[in-house]
Amino acid sequence: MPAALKMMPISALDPVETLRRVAFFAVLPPDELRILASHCVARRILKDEILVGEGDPCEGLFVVQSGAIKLFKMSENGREQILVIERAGSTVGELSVFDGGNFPASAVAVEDSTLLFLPKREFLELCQRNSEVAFAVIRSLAWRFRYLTSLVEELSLKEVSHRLARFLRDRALKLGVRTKRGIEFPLDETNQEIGAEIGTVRDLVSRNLRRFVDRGIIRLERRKVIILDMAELEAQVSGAKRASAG
Amino acid sequence: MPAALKMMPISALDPVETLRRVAFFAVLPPDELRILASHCVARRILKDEILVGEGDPCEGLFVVQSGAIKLFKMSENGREQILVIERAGSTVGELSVFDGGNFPASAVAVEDSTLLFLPKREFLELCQRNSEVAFAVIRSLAWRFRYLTSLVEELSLKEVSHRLARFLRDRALKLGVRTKRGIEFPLDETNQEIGAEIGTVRDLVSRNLRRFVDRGIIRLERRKVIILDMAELEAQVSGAKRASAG
DNA sequence: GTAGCGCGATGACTTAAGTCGTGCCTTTCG
DNA sequence: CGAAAGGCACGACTTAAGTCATCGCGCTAC
Repeated sequence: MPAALKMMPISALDPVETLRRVAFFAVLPPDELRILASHCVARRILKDEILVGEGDPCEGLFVVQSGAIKLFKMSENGREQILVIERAGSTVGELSVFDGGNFPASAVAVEDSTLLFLPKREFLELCQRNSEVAFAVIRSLAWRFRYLTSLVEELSLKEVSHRLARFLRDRALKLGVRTKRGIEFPLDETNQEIGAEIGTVRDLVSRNLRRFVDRGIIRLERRKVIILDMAELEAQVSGAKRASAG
Repeated sequence: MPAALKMMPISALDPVETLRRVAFFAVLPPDELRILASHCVARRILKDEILVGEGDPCEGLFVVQSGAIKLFKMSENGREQILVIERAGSTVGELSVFDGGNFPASAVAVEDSTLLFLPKREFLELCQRNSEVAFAVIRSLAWRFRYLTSLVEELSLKEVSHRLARFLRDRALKLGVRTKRGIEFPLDETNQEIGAEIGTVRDLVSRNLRRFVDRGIIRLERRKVIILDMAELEAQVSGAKRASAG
């Protein structure tokens, strides 16, 4: 798809508004936000374009204004593991800004996106001046930390089918709408992308989705999922690695 | 071993000295440290005793004074994944103190240990008062974050043998001494524990260690490892999941 | 229209990972 | 000293995970 042609009204991309949506800038008064915005550089990035590579030095913080940026690790074989996908209101790189290290993972746009770049210096200065912001940054790091912890738990202690069940449930909770047929939600990513998120390959995603269909847990349509038996899906989520097969 | 009987001189466990060893308290002047220490409660905990359970509410920060505390997740089947092992100078629980949530993992002593408990209120107050401390806390969170990220990478993209190789290399770098036979270091944990650290079961640790021995990469003695071919071990570390078998 | 391409589906196969049972060795303790 | 426990070794087996090749659909481009 010629993504570059999908123009959006510039007026909708007010930098100050974008910054206000970030958890740790939300506390700032309007004039502080304006000053902050004046230090930002807008950047547009197309789908599949690289924002930063793993190991790149970090010069500042990226704020996602629109679109979506995936952070991931990649093996030599080309297999990838997505750590997180950041959308509007989230940021990329604050970790490296603080500890002065390089980026621990690569970042690529999964949709056409717009970003604001805030240089290291300004961000750090703000955190030093305003302890409320510093605290909010810590809280946001804590959130990610919990997420990564549960990812480790899943990868180590759960099977592919359980991880896929969790993925579907999370989607259902976030995007699902109750209809007479069940809980419906769109599923736009390819099996490949789902695999990269839950830590496996596209084949296994396909096979396990089919297994769920066969067991009457879900139904698949064009690019849509309908959850028929949420209770059973939840049961799948909490499963663990073999032993005591039930 | 009747661990409780291994007494150590109380004088060696000066709270102020303990706090000074913590990265984010090191910057404080002696009198501040003394005040901080006066708010701390000492706690002794034996090997295999539980410090906190996953999901427990967090009332404050634990500073490890001596011994070692493992943070881990456990599956229903009893299989465990260690997230990190904290030793003297490290802390447990600062994440939960900041975001007000419960403990994301369980904590158990792997050796007889002594701790200082610093109530939530005092720690948060200090961070608010002293932005230098707050920054140091963020840096320390960043360090853990990078570690967790690489753990995810390993679990998702690498095989057991590569994870074990990495484990051995890290030990060699930290504890190894050059001798005429190679790089030697003690290996006190059981295969079970090693498995929990690198994300597998004891059988596979045993099998893969043997494979390294057969290939002349390492040698095993009583509770000791001798690395014979460090280059080959390093090569193993950077391997990825199958494909292009060489 | 149709040729090409990306993606999903699927069956057959390979292999790493994990399970199980047994036997041995070392350490601990009565 | 001898028994019991805990941990290691190892061979045989099972299974989830991953690989490979093929087919077919639906979209896009020319």
